[in-house]
Amino acid sequence: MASKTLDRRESLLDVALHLFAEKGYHATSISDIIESAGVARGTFYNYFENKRQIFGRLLDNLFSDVVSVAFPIDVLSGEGVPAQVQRLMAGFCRKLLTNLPMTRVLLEHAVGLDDEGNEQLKAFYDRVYGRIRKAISDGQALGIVRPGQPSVIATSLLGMLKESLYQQILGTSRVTPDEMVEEIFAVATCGILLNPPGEA
Amino acid sequence: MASKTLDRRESLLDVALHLFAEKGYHATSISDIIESAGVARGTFYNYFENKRQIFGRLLDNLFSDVVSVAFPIDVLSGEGVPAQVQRLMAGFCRKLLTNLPMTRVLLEHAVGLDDEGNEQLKAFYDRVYGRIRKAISDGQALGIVRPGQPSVIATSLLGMLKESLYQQILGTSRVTPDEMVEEIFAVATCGILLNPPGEA
Amino acid sequence: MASKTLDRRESLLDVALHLFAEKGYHATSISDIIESAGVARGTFYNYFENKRQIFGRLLDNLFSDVVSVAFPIDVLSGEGVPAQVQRLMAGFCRKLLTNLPMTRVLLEHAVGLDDEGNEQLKAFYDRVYGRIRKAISDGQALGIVRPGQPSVIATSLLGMLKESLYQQILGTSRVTPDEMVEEIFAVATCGILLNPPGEA
Amino acid sequence: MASKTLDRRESLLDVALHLFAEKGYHATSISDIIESAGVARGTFYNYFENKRQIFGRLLDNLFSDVVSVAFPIDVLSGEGVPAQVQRLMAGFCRKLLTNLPMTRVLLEHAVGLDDEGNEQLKAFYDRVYGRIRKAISDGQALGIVRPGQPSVIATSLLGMLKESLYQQILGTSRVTPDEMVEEIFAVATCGILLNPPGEA
DNA sequence: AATGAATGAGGTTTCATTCAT
DNA sequence: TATGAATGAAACCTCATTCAT
Repeated sequence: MASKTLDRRESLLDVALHLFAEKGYHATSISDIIESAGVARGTFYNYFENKRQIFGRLLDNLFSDVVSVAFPIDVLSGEGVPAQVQRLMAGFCRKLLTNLPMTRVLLEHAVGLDDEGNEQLKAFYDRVYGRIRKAISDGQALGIVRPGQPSVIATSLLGMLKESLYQQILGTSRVTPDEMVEEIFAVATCGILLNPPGEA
Repeated sequence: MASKTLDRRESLLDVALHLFAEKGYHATSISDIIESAGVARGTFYNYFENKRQIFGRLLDNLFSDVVSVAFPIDVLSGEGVPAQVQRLMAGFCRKLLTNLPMTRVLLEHAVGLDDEGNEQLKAFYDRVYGRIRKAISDGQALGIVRPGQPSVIATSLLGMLKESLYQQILGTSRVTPDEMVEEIFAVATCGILLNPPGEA
Repeated sequence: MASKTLDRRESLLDVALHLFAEKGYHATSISDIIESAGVARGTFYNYFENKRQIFGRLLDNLFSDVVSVAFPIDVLSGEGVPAQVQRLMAGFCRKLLTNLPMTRVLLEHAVGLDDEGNEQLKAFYDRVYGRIRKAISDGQALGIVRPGQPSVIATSLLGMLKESLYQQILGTSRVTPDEMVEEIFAVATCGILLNPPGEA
Repeated sequence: MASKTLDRRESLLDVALHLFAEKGYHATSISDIIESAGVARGTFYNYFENKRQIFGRLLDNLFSDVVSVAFPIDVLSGEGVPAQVQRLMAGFCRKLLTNLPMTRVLLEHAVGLDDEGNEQLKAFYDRVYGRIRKAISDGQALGIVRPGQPSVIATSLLGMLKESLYQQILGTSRVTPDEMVEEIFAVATCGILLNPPGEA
């Protein structure tokens, strides 16, 4: 019974994910959700207070899900820090490219939805950026990463990834995840110039 | 007389820009727009067919406006290609950071609005990416830019900028445009590693 | 429960009949309907897709209702065919004159409403005329009815009835249904001339 | 100049006739009319007070136009009264079948429009029926027409014609005007029975 | 007389949410 | 818990009419 209840909630969230991803928040009606879920109208309101709430909960789930692929960089590991970072980025990309509804909700439909949604996004990015900045600071301390404002470096890195994913959603770009990550990583590590102004 | 008419349309577009930026497309009603513009309901429909259309027109204007700050890179100029690129990026950032409503509409509210909006965005990004890719290819031919898929490099570059601007909108980051561009440019040109893997 | 639901739909149709009859299709607003029915706005749209649809459904009902008074002429009956026909005509007239809203909708407000309405009317009249023509053909075969195009004869017969009803609606004429039918029947059967050109 | 003004008014009435005939009163907008007439919006209101008025004026014109084909029956003429009546009916039918927009407005769109329109129609029919009733009374006095209520006989006669015309508009019937009139006249004069009950 | 931009009342329809069963 | 009929605020859009030029 408890599990049945759980199933209902999960089922509604799952259905909502796909609908929101496909049509966006506003174009998705409660009717769409309950029809897809095979549930009565009133039942929906037994599990969620309102339409906005199920979107919020869904977003929370997606955030957790994305963050869950992260792993701590181990400086002492034989793999090498850059390789670990590349593996991390590849993990995110694989996650998001194999779960496109998730990606569409995160990159398209959660953006600018309302103040509450912006807060949620901000909180999420704060967490993510906190980790990245920490990694960069550590890298700088270890002499691996060039000096510079960690926050801007972090934004640059994440921006590369997000934009690549977004262009894939828009259908502009068609690259395999691994190709994508490899190239991005190359730009991120070495930059785009053949002969950088240099420290000579 | 002609100018009065022009003013009405412009005035509606201007008012719409600010409202859409502030509240988003869906939360902005025709009533909001006509109240802010001090215009009767019917007048709105003399200038635009419906709410969706004014948003589309507005988007077109913003696209033109953004693109208008671009200038062609002159390889023969004494300024040097990288410096010109940095100037270009700075131009975009200044444009967008001094016109935040525009930025919010472009980065928040036009994203994932509907299929038509996505097409519009795609067309815009196709143009932008075309130019950037061309610049990168040229740079590679000139031996300035490292080899690599121009499209991914282009995406990375634009992604850095867009994400930086977006984080400023979210209020996560507070950096001056020039600082921002300088750091981004550093990452873009040299990468983030102190000692890149090298070309050995 | 089922009956309650049924009641709502019926109630809306009933209220709509009277309003449409009184004011016509265009002058009757949804607000008029729901106020008269004592129902919320949304409730209307639970039962009908839009204003045009309830009118269409109403028309269907009226058609069935009118047609339901028809009965097949029995040639072998002792009553005699002409008497049966007169009884049939009297049935229609009584139906329509004791249900004036129905008559007004059929003869005033469904006429020329739009293409869809014209199709509906045409289909109705096709059915009705089919029956009348059949009766006339049969009558001709039996040697009761004079030769002549059944379709024109049918039109003449129905036209007499319709115009009489319509003039009653307009308030031009005040005759009892039975008087009316008797006179019409006389004209229909014998014509208006005292000494017809004749078969002498 | 006076003639130009006249032309404008005529032109608007003419355009309105065709539009009202095609689409009906409500589906025809002032925009439709002024576009078709090639006239500015304000100009329309220089010639007519409002939309309802132009329809009323148009209706008046149509009434006059229809009535104008009537001619007085001459009892002393060598042609014979029945022949004259048939010629009268044929005149009406030809008029209406060669001017279908007129017919559609009269039979479809003026019907049940509003109270004012009904009054106008009633007044028109009162005039028409007055003449027909007079003719019938005269015919009865002359021993040509069978006894019976002139009003019902008149209604029957006009009903036959109107319904025939209406079915032609609906597209149900395809007969030439002369065929039509001949058959109707036959029914009207002799009735539909081969052996009328007789006066025994 | 001619113009056409401006008006705003009024209509239709949608859809998130409630609540009695 | 599950149901789904009922609700009504709120949105969009139309179009006859006005009036300053």
